[in-house]
Amino acid sequence: MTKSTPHMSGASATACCPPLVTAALSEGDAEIMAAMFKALADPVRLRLLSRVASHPNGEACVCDIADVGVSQPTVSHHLKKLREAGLLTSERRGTWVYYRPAPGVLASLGAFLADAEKAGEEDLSLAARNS
Amino acid sequence: MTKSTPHMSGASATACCPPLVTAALSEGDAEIMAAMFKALADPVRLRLLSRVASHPNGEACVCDIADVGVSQPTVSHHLKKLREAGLLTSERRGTWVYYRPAPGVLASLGAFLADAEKAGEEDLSLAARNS
DNA sequence: GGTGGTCATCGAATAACATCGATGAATCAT
DNA sequence: ATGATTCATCGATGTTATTCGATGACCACC
Repeated sequence: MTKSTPHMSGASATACCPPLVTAALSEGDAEIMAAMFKALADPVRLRLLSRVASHPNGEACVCDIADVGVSQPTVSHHLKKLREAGLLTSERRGTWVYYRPAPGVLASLGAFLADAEKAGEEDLSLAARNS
Repeated sequence: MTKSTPHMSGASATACCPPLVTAALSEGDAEIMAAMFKALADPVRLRLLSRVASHPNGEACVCDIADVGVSQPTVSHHLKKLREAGLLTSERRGTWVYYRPAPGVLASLGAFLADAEKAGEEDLSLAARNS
């Protein structure tokens, strides 16, 4: 509460704020997606994910991808983050632990970004009537 | 040096580590992309971006989207982050400042995630020879 | 010029994160 | 069993991020 954005409360805005938001993200969805993007928001994690995804057989053990310039506990920490975010799955086979991309998750995130881009282009084409 | 991953140095690994990484992310590219994902890694920023992208005419002034449950300085701070990451552009017109998605950036990020997903699927189809 | 409204910047407090060395758990070879 | 190897967990530390209130800059209008 506590009037966080009082300028939207009444009818003060003259030409600015029509209530025409088509499909904005809900607060709950935003937190879920932010958690996934947060897992991608680190160079080390991005390189680990890239190495797993581009590895033969679609999987890689930790020792295949651990050469990213940080210590081994740090690699394990980052892989755990990616696993907890639902982006990677892990499976132990004997001595080694194999990681692979979680099916569908990366594609969904990519589609969300592409849709956001597409929404802007649609609106631009509509704005052509203003030329 | 500093032997961060000594198990990759010589020929100690027996059946684990073939040098067959096809297309992994370089360190520099990883940092650039991580900076963009970091801008997306916040629920407030995600909702702000969503509202801008889904707004008519492909643009929105701050007062259109500022109702996300945080204070006005916080909204301004997050919009600055999105602008600095190259995801949004801003333009002042009279009293109001209008934000719109930077063309191409969201589509590129989405394509990157989709490609990562596709790489894993390709490798799975190759793994079919193992059945 | 003065006033009200929109947005950005500043400074500070709190929380979260990345990284490391040391250590533990699980597996395989000798 | 003993030792070596792979990976995860723990505890600590330094850095970074989020958020707010207060304030400043800019514009429009009377």
